[in-house]
Amino acid sequence: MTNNIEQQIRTACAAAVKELYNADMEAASIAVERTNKDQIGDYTVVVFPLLRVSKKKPEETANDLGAYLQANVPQVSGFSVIKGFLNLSLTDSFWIETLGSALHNHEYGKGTPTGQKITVEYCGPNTNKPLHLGHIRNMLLGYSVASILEFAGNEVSKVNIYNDRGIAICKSMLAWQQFGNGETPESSGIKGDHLVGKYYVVFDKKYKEQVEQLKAEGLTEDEAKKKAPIQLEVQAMLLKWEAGDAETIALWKQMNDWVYAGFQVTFDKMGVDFDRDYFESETYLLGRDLVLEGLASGVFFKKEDGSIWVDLTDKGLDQKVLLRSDGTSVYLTQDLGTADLRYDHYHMDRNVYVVADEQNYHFKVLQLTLEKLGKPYAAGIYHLSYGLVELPHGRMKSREGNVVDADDLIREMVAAAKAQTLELGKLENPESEEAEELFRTIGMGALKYFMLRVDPKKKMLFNPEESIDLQGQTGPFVQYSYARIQSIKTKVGDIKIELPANYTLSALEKEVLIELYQYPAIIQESARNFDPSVVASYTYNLAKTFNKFYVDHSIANAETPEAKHLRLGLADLTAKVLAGAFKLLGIDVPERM
RNA sequence: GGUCGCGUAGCUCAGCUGGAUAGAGCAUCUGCCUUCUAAGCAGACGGUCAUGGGUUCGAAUCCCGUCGCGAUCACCA
Repeated sequence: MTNNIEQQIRTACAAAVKELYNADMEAASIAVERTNKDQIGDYTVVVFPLLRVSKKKPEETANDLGAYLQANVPQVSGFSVIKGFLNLSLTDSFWIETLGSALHNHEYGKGTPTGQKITVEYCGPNTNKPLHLGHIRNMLLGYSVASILEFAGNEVSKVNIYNDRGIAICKSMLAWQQFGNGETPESSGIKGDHLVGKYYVVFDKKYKEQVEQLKAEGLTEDEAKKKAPIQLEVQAMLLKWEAGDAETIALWKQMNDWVYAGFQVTFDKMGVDFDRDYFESETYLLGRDLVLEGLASGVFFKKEDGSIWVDLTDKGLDQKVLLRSDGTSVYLTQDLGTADLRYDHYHMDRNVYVVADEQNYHFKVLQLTLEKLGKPYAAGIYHLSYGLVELPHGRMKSREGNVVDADDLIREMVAAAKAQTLELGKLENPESEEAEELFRTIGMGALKYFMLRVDPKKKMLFNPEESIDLQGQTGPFVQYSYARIQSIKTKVGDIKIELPANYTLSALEKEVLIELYQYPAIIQESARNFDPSVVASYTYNLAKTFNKFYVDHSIANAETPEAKHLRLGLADLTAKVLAGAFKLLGIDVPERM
């Protein structure tokens, strides 16, 4: 299934135009698409664009072209013309050969090496609180986009960036120091990231109390916010951190280590991983050096107060600060440093950032600023900008307390999968470790598919109360289709599939074949657009098509040995493609369910 | 206000590099388990593709305007 029949048809059409009408037409400009399912045929050529050169009516043109293709393209067995649409039928032997070669290919769908090196940065958590629903979408997108890019033929590295410094983590540190009584993950049994998050909330609570107190004493809101004792203390702590105060650094390290241990548990449950970690505490100084270099070379400029800026007004953007007047770094400074360090590490052609679309402006600025610095990798930056996950009551914002915790959600999904599975009552040993594994597979499959099936750039709605369906267009639907095929295979036993040389395909058999044939193109499309939803939709379509075939045709007890072998081959390839595609989405498939 | 994005069935989403009567799932209703797993299959119901114009043989898809929703325009990250 490597040489693409659609491409062959296009090329032949171009040749036909040359021969029949003595005109030149680019093969790529000819519209070849799959025939509508209520028409006879496999592929359709839209002939309207050719009328300009044929100077004939649509039907005549289509007939000319159809006759030419039938005579010159061996795979074309016949054609029919409806209005300006030329519907081509391909020979059954073409489809069967195509199935045979795909079955022999152990990595069917894998792209040829592109030589491109790509880094994918995703997750990017702050180290002052646990992961939430937004991180889940981010992690799923990042992990699957990386997998898809790699399968499409690129050399891919996954990286994470920890926002491990700044005022936020100091808030947790301070609150723990003052109110924690030495509580640790071990002493409390609380997961490290949740423990640190707990003190972040404590800080906020105390801060608000103090502000109210000061307001009661007659201060204005703004004054109260500035003068709250705990606020002054946290600012002092940040300065001590920046100055490298040993005690502060030790506390910072301890609390961050708790968070990393906690995150790792969540990463494992999510099934995501990283080839390398970056820490802003290690890159913000590199960024500062870059800014100073830029200032020295005249790319940036300094204002009277000492702050350093980049002027992007020539690009339709604003002036942006790169270093504060006190010489400290801003968000952008760190990202400059991280980008530069990453290029040292990888020399990548593309640097993909999986970050929510609220930061579109930031990434434009980052890219243009690196461009101004003359960095060769600036052009390779791609911001995979995804929409926020909204809850029924509106947008998710942690400071409004309307947060869905990642660990909670994972637990609930697995519990929902368990309840549903037990209700169906198909399990032999509901208490076994194998059963628990199955609940995890189904629950995570439902969650991951739910989030990956929508176009990344669109915001999406998540309704935790209604939970997530396990029927219909869902992960478990695809998993179930896979499990049924595995069941047939164990029933039939280990027989060598020999595809028949002469066989007349049924309509449903052919539908499955055509669907399977799309897979390599789907991978390329998904990679080109950095869009896992392309693969997700495809798996559903394939499973759906296969299920139709499955209920209508007997496989193990097929009417003839030829039919049995062909259908086993079809089932086998379908299972391989479903499992392979799901792997790219980070979703497991169960052998039984 | 400037910039960017979005608006398709009651709900959640496909389709958007222009092509045939706009597709799924959920929900509601109706059938199908003595033959490979019914987490399935078949069917019914449901749409002025926000709106007005334009380009085209042809527009949900491209262009312009309008309305609605969101993000962003911090010496926050």
